[in-house]
Amino acid sequence: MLYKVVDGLICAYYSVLQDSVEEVNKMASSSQMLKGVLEGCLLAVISKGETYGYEMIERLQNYGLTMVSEGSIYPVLMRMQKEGLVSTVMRPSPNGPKRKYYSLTSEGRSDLEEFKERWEILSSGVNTLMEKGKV
Amino acid sequence: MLYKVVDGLICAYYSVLQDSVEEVNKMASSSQMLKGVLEGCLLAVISKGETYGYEMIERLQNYGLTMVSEGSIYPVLMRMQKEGLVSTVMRPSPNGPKRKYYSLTSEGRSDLEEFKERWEILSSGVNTLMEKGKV
DNA sequence: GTCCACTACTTTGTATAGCAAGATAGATGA
DNA sequence: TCATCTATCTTGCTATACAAAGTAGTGGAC
Repeated sequence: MLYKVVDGLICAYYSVLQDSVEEVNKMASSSQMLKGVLEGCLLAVISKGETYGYEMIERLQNYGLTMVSEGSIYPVLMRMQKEGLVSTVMRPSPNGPKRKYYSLTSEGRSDLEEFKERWEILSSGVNTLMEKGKV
Repeated sequence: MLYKVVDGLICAYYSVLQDSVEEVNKMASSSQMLKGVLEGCLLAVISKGETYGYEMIERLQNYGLTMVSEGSIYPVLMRMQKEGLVSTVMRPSPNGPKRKYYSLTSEGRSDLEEFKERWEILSSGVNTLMEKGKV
């Protein structure tokens, strides 16, 4: 019961201290890590050089992430664009319709760094969990 | 357009060949990996010895997975129980209400093994993606 | 010259995962 | 008896991942 109250106080604290909203988001996204791996991967791929969606799928599949498909990444890319993590340019393709090239904004780059840290924590945690259980 | 047809054929193929349903599920769960890390972690924790929910949270936090909370794991545990991955026993606690102890069924053990394989693929993929990007 | 196939992006609809918040309840000590 | 700790379950929301289908430009085959 007490910790509920403490939670409440913390919430109130955060909602008053506007500056801390970032902190809250960071915590939220940290627990969201279990889901949001795809976003981090896309940031990483784009960080290696301007690309477009259709190519990213191939790239990811080359990295062994074969489960990724168009229906997954395009919505994520649009969300990232809306959040200002990437900037886009349309350019004609030599063989097909126009391509939408993505590159990271500075905000996108710092987001990628944060993601790397969180990924490091998560993956090393899960790895030790799995290894020790080899029996 | 053609690949739509091919998709259709593959779907039909699978729906006819009942034995292949497992394959479909495996593929589905493989793409679900991005989400379902928590389930794998719980399976791993339980595999190390019978425990109860409240304790699992502490265990996971010891592994650095600090983002896990009660509201997250109890629904997952119940789902796993419903799917027959774990069996449960209620036993009194020395200091508090009864505890619900979980242990893996054989199905749960094989699910854990599958999860380990998929985790290996995912994490090594993401790791190389992140490492090469260190610039 | 009109199909077909390939490249490429977008939209829609759905299932469900993760989680905060709170309800419930046994045990214990002040 | 009241507060606190342990412990589980439930409710309700948000957003993720995804399949499926829609749109559209290009080029080759016939």
